[in-house]
Amino acid sequence: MARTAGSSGEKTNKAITTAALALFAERGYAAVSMRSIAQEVGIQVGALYNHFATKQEVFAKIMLDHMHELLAAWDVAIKDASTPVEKIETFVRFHVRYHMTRHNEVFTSFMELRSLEPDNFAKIEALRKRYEYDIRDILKQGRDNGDFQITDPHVSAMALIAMLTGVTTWYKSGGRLDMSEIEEIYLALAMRSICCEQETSQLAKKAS
Amino acid sequence: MARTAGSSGEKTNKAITTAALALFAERGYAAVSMRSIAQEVGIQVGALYNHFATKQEVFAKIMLDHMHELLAAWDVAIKDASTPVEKIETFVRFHVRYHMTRHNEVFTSFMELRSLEPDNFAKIEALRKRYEYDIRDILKQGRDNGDFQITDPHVSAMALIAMLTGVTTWYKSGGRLDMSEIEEIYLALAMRSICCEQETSQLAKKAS
DNA sequence: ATATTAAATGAACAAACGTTCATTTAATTG
DNA sequence: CAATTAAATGAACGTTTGTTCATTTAATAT
Repeated sequence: MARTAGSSGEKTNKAITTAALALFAERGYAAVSMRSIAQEVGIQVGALYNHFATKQEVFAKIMLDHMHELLAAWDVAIKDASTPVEKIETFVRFHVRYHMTRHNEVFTSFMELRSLEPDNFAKIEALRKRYEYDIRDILKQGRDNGDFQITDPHVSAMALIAMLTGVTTWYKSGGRLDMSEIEEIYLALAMRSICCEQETSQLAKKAS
Repeated sequence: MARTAGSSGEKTNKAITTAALALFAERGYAAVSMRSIAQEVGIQVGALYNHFATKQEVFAKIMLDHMHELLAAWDVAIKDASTPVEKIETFVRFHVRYHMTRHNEVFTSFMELRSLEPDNFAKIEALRKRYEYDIRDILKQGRDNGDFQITDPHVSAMALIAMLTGVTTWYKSGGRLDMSEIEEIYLALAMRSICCEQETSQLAKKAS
């Protein structure tokens, strides 16, 4: 056997998804051609098909990987939080920071969901819902034990997520505020919106 | 002179923008072909070019009309509010309701801004900024007179707008909640996030 | 009625699209 | 070194794209 899989193929594979993601984030799925991806990688169009069967497969791979990584990171972040207040603070910090750090992934998964074909859409949507339901459950817990004062956990969860996700529409590194400052501002807005301002610093206290 | 402009042209013109908007909202600008627009209107592709010079012109017209209508409606809505608290309550109600009512327009203008060519983008962006700055200014006023407790009016404005705009991602008429209920839920979240819960009902009191 | 012309048709255009494939290149194994 | 084969090339394919245009249709002003 000669030239076993992964000799240079893995590198190219990664280069393709990276280039494609950057282009999808910039222009949207439909506006990105396979030729433009190939050009960005520095290979010919045909070579793409040694690694992916279709353009949709490239896209689905990116989205699926992203969702799995997001959920894996989320599981790690949330595992030490116990009270609803701790949990929601953890969520806000995690979500804002993740969305600033992984700008291309989250922006694309937010804007280009509809470009997924039904099968792929269903997979991604299921993962996205799992995340949403986690947040909704935390809000429910907090409402039930009196920590949060919210009338509708469903709408509140959607509102909270949308508010934080919005950071992707304007954040650029090197701007007026650094990530920590932005995190704190969003945390204050989020905690107050669900009415538990006085308890915001609970985790901070615990840490100190 | 025979067959003066507007005999049937105005109707077709309107039918084109309506059909195009629905398709843009559903699939995104790049994924919509001129043929699919023509089919939706019930005419041949070529006939579109009696009304618009390019696909981009159809899109720009829709976006520009939308922004002008939004700003005009906003001017009317805000003119009677005087205090920052009244103003921000007016804003929240206006924004949420407008975004539920004009779903296609606002969803498209949010998701497809990048599909505008530079000149058109600049025009739309200028109008969008005017709206954003209005909100930011209200927050500044409220912070300066002690009504709101926010650390950063810029980020707060973006967060607020994103939170409310998010309603377009999940609202469907005929759902569990009607528009008034959703408006109230978002209002409570928004007012609390900037820390003026106790004054939320000021406008309501005034009205009664 | 007739002349005028806005607006529709239907066919055509070049360019760009996703995808395929025979061929060449070059890295690895024996 | 020779054999193997993953991965790249470069040209081609059938479609679809936005746009153009000569022609036809039909509503209106005279």
